[in-house]
Amino acid sequence: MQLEISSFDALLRQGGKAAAGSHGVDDLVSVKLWQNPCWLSFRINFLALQFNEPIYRWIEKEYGLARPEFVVLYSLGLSNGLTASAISSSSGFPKNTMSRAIQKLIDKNIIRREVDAADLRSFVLFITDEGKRIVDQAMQPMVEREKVMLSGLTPAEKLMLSELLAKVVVDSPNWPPMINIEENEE
Amino acid sequence: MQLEISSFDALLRQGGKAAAGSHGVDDLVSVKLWQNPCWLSFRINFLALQFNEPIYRWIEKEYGLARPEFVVLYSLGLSNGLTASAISSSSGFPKNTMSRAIQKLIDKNIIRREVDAADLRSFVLFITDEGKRIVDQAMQPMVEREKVMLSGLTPAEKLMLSELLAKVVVDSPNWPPMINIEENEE
DNA sequence: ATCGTCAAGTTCCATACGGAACAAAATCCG
DNA sequence: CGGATTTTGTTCCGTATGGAACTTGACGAT
Repeated sequence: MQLEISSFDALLRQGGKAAAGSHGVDDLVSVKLWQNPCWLSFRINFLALQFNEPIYRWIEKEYGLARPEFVVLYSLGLSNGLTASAISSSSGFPKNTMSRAIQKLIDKNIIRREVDAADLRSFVLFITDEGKRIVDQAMQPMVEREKVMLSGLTPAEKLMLSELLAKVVVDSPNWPPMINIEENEE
Repeated sequence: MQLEISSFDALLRQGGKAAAGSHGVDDLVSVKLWQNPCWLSFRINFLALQFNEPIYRWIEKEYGLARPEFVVLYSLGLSNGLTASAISSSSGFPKNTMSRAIQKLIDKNIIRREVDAADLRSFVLFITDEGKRIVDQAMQPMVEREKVMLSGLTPAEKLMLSELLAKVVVDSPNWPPMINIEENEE
């Protein structure tokens, strides 16, 4: 049987339904999983929430750092010596939010900054020992949380998921910037 | 060659790196993609952002609906006759935010509500014709955006991604509720 | 019944957020 | 070089946000 476009779309969003009986998952979640034209965005957003909510709640409680602050810290943990705008653009937070977060982190002696000799407008940010200690500690529950979230997949499936997500991310610079659908814009 | 646990983790986050030369993707994004112990959360959050930001910006401009309002509307579009708390729990927005969103939608005649005869505390929400019209219209760019985001994958890969994400979501009720790592909580 | 507990929604309030305007420095270009 | 334009980071300010307290109704146990 040849699949038409529309039935392939239907197949897409039904992906894996057979394998997974609606085990305990909320009713509305079920609907949003299986009867949703936007299957990708729901699944992505749902999973992002399942990770972010507990993790950032815990970080706030444990270290008194709000999400934007921790994003800065985490970014510097991965790549020390970044600039504010680099962090802003890679994380999606607006730059004023980042600016405030950076100020707070400096006050708390978690990061420090130096003027960039090459560009007097911008500052280069460095993580302090205290900051390094915090990221290292916080990494544990984060990695653990991911492990839990993936525990339903086989190793091969995890690898496949990782590859597919990476492929989509890598392709993102090629996406058109969402032009207006409605062409009758006055 | 036998893989140890730690090298499998490394393999996981490197997933698909060989296939994808760092084509145009931002420097820091590259680092967060390939040198990140939390590969899952970054990729998920990044993709969620790539969908949400342009879509909700457009919806706000086009219909004057903020994100929580549209979440309510969209949920009712998928399954009419929901209750506020059902929407709240499936979307992750706190119930007071949903409450306000619902009020605004009622004022705008986009949804309407009836008291639930079975439970006098709760209201059952219904989408109006106007509301239906809006969701139907807004669906187009949303689906289109997903299509764009997936355009780098083959049909087989799309299907695989759909299945894997669904499988993880379906497994979510089994996850432990993120107990405190630090056991020395006084 | 009646008390205690729980669940649905609303309201209050301090705060974080993000758009817009801004200052300062870099860059572009004729 | 010197004026226009872009980029970096900060500040201002109205508004949305979400925690907590609250109201009302359901439910469970004795």
